[in-house]
Amino acid sequence: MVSTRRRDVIEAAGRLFAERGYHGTSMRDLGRELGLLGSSLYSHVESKQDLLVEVVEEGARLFEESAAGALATTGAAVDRLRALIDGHVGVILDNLDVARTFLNEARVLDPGHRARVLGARDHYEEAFRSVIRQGVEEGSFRSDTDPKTVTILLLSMLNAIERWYHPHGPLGRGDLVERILELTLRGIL
Amino acid sequence: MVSTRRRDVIEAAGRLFAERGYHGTSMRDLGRELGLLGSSLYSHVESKQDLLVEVVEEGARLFEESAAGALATTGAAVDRLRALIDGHVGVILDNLDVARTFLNEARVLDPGHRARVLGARDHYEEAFRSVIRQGVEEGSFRSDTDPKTVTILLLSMLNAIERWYHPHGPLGRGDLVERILELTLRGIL
DNA sequence: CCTACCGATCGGTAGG
DNA sequence: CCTACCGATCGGTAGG
Repeated sequence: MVSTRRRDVIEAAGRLFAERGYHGTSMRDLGRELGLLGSSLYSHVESKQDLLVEVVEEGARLFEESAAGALATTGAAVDRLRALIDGHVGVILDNLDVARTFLNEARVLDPGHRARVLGARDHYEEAFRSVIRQGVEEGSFRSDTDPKTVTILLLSMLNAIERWYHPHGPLGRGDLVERILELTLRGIL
Repeated sequence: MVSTRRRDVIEAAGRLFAERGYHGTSMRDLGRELGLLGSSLYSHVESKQDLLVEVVEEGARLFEESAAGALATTGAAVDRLRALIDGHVGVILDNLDVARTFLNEARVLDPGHRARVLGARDHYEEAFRSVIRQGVEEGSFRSDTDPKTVTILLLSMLNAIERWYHPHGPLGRGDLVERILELTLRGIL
């Protein structure tokens, strides 16, 4: 059983790590966020690093689950690619702080945890590569498409959403998915 | 006249800020990098913030000059867009530390400098939007192209290069420009 | 969860 | 550019 209070601490940590970065957040900052002293946090967590591990691993899990769900669908590559994109956008928009910490602060992890996260990230990217390969084999995607490069470029667009998207802006969530899919599929020519 | 030593300090600061972030770099770390004590740095710079300002403003200047050069060309929108993309890739690959610090650490700037950098960034993006608008007006780009969204997505791909590109990897610099241009123009369908 | 700390490190300064 | 510092803040602990 994980206490509610511990969950609260991890959630607030994700918020501050996302906003100011790991090194820009002190345990006293985090305590203030929760209405207690920095030293009191050690009743709930072992260390500051421990908090980062919890947040980043949650991010890794969310993305992994999203990819697994999308890959479980059968159908044309375009539809499976849409499912992957839709899932990725969903994870970011529904878990903004966790996603931002996962994307920007994983490098601060100790070597062991960092290696694990990099492995998970590579496994996640493989989901995109495999669906793009499927499209090429089906003949629905251009035959000179390089799955590796396209995956990196597509994920570049998806991951950057964290940096500019405003939930109350002109672009709805569904629009966003369609714009990215359309640019990737048809281009602007 | 700016002393060579001051240039050295700023350059080393860019390297460490890019690698570990502003808050992850101490003045003593920076001194060690240059073979002197942290306190000795204050003969060359006023403060740690001052160093960040220098690096980020240099980044802003490099991008701005690149855009100005690309906009100075006349011709079809496709060619001008290629010039913009080529310039952006060039700035990142030739000034990796400065570009990374500009892209990731500008948020740490004091409000005044941060506002200036955000303004410069918006002006830079306007170069992309205007060329895309030109393409739509020419009829060479799809009429339902939204310059604003396409610019953000394109710059997402370009800015992320800093995160994954290896100069000695399989993808040459020219290849990289062509892949991004091709995906943006034609898509993979 | 607070009180009362700890040693280490932070950005920065005075004086040479 | 170093010596010798400064006060402030850091992550973390013992004991209640």
